Amino acid sequence: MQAHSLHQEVASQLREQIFAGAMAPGSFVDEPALCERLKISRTPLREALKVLSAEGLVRHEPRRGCFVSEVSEQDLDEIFPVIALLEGRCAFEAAGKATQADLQALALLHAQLEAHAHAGRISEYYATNVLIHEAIIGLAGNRWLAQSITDLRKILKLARLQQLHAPGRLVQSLAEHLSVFAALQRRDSPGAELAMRTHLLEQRLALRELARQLTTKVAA
Amino acid sequence: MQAHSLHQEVASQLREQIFAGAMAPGSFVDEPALCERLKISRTPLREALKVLSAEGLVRHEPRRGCFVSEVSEQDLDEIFPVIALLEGRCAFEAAGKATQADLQALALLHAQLEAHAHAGRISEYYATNVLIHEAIIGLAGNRWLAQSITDLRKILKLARLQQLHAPGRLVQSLAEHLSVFAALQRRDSPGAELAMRTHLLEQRLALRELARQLTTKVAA
DNA sequence: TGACGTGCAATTACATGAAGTTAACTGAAA
DNA sequence: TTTCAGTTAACTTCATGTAATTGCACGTCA
Repeated sequence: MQAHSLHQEVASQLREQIFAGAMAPGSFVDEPALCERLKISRTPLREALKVLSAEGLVRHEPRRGCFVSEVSEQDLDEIFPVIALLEGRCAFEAAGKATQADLQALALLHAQLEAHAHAGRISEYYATNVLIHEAIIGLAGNRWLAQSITDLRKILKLARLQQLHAPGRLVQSLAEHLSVFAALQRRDSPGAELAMRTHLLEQRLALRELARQLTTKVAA
Repeated sequence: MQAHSLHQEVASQLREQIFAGAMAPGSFVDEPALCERLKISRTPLREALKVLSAEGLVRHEPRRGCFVSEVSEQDLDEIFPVIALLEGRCAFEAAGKATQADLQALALLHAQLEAHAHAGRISEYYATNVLIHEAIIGLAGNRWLAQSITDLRKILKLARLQQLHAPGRLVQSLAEHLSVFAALQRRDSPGAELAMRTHLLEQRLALRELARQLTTKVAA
């Protein structure tokens, strides 16, 4: 027995491929070719594309086909403040709701984060970073708040292909994370909210700076 | 030439039917019967249901079928604070961005809102209320902020079937709206944000009170 | 009398076929 | 040489057929 049907499985695989960059943003989605590669028929593939379209990962032009969505700098300028707002709220709630065990688990994650930052392991740092954000979102205990964040983060994940991480950012990012965590431990809800907002808005600034450097390099 | 394809059209129709209460929350979606009624084949219907499933309006159980989503009191408790946060942010931005023409258009809408409230025209009041909210969201000029709100409001719209409006609420709601508008006119961003948040949280309280009265009535 | 197993019916899910539309390519004319 | 028109080919889209799974009901055995 399979817990979920084929089109859901296909949707997951397509998501992975899009996030991994196997399907470039803006590129056309060739249905017959994908059917061939995934060894499936057109129906489940089309149903999966409907799901991804509703998620915003692909855009659907009637009688034309599907295209992998592109994320502009303006989109990032709009998305980050919203995520900052939402995750800030999560931090606020988490500060009030976290148990001692929750805080200990978070402490462990932050120790790992610190180790990765000092060793310059960027991808491991990023992975732990994601775990911490997810943990705090979970602590807030609001299903719809989490859902909204997940939806927006999917778009961010799509944009992340186009950008590399700034190495110098790691130290600053770590400091911001520790600031959030300190507020959580103090049970300082407003402080945690503010720190989380700052963290995400700073992340946007760092990305924009990186984009600026890249474009000037290309122009030169 | 049709601007959008059949499954999109079907999705719209189903949305309307769900919002209108023609398909009760929790009820089973009979695919063959719907195909008969809408005079279409199963494929576009199934694709439309995938879209609605991604939107959260229907829930999909593999090998069982589709069911119209149910919205619990807990869901409302979770959704309203998030919408309050997001629309509060919209009000904040709108206070800074609105032109004189925008404010005049809003003034007209508020005059209509006031007239409907005093005349006790609940459905007209509700319609104008929606227009005002949409206008303020539009003034914020953030596509993703608007998208997040739209997604959440779809769920609210689904819940609204189960609840009637409290007549006494109109006067209070009107006062809150005027408070938001006054802050917008003063270009008071924090004030507008706070007023909008209050408005939405008060709306939740009113709904909960209504639900409490209904359940005690049923129990009696 | 209760519980478990088997068989049937209904429904979902996937594959394939047919049709319509769009886009691209080729040829001719200006 | 360029542009426009016509034709062709490919791709999306919708319909239908087929297979598989699930739930329910009835019968039988303990």
